[in-house]
Amino acid sequence: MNDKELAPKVMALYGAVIALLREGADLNNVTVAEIATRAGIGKGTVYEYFSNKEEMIAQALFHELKADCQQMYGLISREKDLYEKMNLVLIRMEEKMAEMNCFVRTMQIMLDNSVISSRMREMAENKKEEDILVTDVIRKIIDDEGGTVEKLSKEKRCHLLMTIFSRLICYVLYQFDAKVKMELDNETMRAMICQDVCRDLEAFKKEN
Amino acid sequence: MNDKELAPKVMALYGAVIALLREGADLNNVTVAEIATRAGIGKGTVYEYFSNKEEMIAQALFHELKADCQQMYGLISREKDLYEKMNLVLIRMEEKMAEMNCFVRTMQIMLDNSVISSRMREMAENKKEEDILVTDVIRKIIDDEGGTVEKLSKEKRCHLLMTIFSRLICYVLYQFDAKVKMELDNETMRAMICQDVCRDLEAFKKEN
Amino acid sequence: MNDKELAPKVMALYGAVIALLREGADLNNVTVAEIATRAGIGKGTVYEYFSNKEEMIAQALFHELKADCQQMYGLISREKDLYEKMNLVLIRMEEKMAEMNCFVRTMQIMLDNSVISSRMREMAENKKEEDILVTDVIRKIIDDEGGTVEKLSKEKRCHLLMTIFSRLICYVLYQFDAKVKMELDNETMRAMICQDVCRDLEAFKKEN
Amino acid sequence: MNDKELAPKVMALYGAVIALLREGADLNNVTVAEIATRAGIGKGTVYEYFSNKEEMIAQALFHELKADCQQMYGLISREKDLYEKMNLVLIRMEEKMAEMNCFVRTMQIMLDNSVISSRMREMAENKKEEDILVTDVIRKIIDDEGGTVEKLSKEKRCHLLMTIFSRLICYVLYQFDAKVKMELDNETMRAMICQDVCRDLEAFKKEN
DNA sequence: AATGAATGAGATTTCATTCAT
DNA sequence: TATGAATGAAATCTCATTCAT
Repeated sequence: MNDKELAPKVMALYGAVIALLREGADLNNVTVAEIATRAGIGKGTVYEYFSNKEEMIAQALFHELKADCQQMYGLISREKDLYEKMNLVLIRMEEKMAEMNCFVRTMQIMLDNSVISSRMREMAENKKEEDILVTDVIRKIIDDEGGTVEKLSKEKRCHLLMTIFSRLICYVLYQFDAKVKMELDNETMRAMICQDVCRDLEAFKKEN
Repeated sequence: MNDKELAPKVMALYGAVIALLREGADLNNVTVAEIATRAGIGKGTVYEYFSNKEEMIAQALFHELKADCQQMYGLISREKDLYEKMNLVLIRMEEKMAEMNCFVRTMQIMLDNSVISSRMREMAENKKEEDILVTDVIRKIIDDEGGTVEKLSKEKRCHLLMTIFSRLICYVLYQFDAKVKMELDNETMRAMICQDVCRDLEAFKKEN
Repeated sequence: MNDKELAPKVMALYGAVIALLREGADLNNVTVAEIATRAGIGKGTVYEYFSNKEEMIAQALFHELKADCQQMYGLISREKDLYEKMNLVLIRMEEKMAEMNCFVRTMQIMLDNSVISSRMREMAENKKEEDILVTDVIRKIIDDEGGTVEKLSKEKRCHLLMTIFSRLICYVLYQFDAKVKMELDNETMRAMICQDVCRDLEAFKKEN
Repeated sequence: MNDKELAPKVMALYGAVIALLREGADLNNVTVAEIATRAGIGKGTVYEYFSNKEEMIAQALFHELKADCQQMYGLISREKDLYEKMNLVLIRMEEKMAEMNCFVRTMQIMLDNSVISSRMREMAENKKEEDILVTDVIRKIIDDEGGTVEKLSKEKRCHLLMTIFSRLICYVLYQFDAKVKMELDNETMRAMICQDVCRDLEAFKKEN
């Protein structure tokens, strides 16, 4: 979309950061030289576009996160019911995680205390209305259910959002836990979580 | 317990790491000099006890995580029912988080890709039987319920464990989300989550 | 020659190392900071051109050794007979030693067991055909004699080479021995050694 | 002899230094801890007997050098003629070198510019009359020849001493030169050098 | 006399950032 | 605009030496 507005060098830098992330690099210890070389540009050029290293990495991650979420947001509408919508999200998360992708790593990074994460949180708080992040995706899933959900109190809607978010995190944890993965395969786990979310929603509707 | 076995300088170092963590320092970028000074010992002394900086930090965090979990483990037994047990855990987590404590930050750090986190995960996998970590606490809560829960299949028990774990994470996320906190106070949120867990458990029992 | 191919910073570093050597510095204990400052460049710049301190010093010494030997190699041809050739070599060695130069110090360093010396020996073994080192100079002196020398067996030629080499070392030892120097002046000692070498060569020819 | 006067801890330290030397350690970079551990004593104890590390190493080397030379000095008298005397020296040197011994390594170290070597040279200059070093061994060999040699001028005697010394060094160089060793075996090389020395002496006698 | 825990000065090396080209 | 050579601040880590026991 607005990627066209991005200078080609900036695009190259974002690409390099994401590539390194996927390869499992520790972004807190990656060097500007490494990123610039990977992007095929000079080290000095980085400073034509960003004020410092952390700003560049944070922006690269934020950009990718937005793109990931936006894409998922678009795909959700096509699925017919809640179960399928959740299933789609989980499958995509799984794919992303398989390639060590940003959706997950970004969440991890947002939680730590580095300069990068501080900057990311700041950007998330000041994001533009049209930028789509993780909670927007969940919110859409909920809203798509329509009906009684819309009548929920603000509090309840908040709780519902976080509950579903925690189901997603549960799936992330599952992906990272080698021991558990031996006992439950991806599909089974996904089915369990989708059912959980359906039950969550039903419970909220009933409560009302 | 076995803290008495720790050399005083090691204790001082652990204390310094935890103190810095609580103050919100970025452990990936804290210096040995900073930690040593804080511990009131010489820089060189660090290397009398640890092979390198990362090893020291990882051990400090692991030590604290074990202590936190052990304490919670002990307190759980006193509570009369599932709701109260969960409530206790949430309240303690809240306290810990208020002081930016290890229970939470440690979890965050364990998720990233730094040398520290690699080492921590390694230690978690090789932990002694008697060392108590987060999942041991949850497991205790489940086991305390007794009755039908014990009859659950291995798969189900796995799912149940992860479900409750994700409820905890939900509470963590809530604590970090300024916007949501304005709409739901701690107590309300805690009550919601405890009820959620009770419902989770009931659902699992019924399914059987 | 190929000095023009050397980056100016590398030249400056080589110069600094040699200067320090001439001043009698202990190269095993000289610091990077000292060398860099002397070369008039930043400490960090050293690592743009060399992987570590030892590599830099070893290369500086090797470069100087080659240059010294090459120069001597060229001058030898102009001298009319064996005596004069040897005399030239001794005089130059003396000059070099007077300024604590590389020719001598390098030999010393090559004999010890430091990282620098290991690296130097490695370079000497893998030297290019056109690079001229100490034995090449001696070999030239021998070859210039022509005649019967060429008919010597491989063994004999080997022995001859080492014999002359040991005469050179004898002169080095003399230079370092304050007591002996009081009794024999440079010129006398040089004359003695030149005659020794002439006699050595005659003996070898006769033996044949 | 006067080894009995040495404190047992000092003996242990000397032994440790020599052992490390034989194993090919770079004495300029060996640590006090390494030496003390090897000697089976505490690090601090070193400073009860020596003012600093370099002093300890220099004294250890000097002590060993004296012992080696003394022993050789004693053995020389038993050999019947010049050739055999020289042969004995060469054989012993070879043995010592085979075990990477001090006689050789010490000479190397004496030539470099470290604190250790400075101290060693100092000790050599101020040695007691009865201490026997390398040149004393050579001097004995010369003196044993008796006759005309004693009539040589001081200058000539000096030159003769250094000539023979350089023959020894020639043998050292030979031992270190893998390429040459493939063409000449130890025995052949030794025979050559002994003959050389005999011829040297004859030449000096004749000159007179 | 003997020790080894503790130290801090100082070494090597890295790397974000600048700036002349 | 783009560059990468140059830099020096700052980091980790080593180790000779001290000193309380």
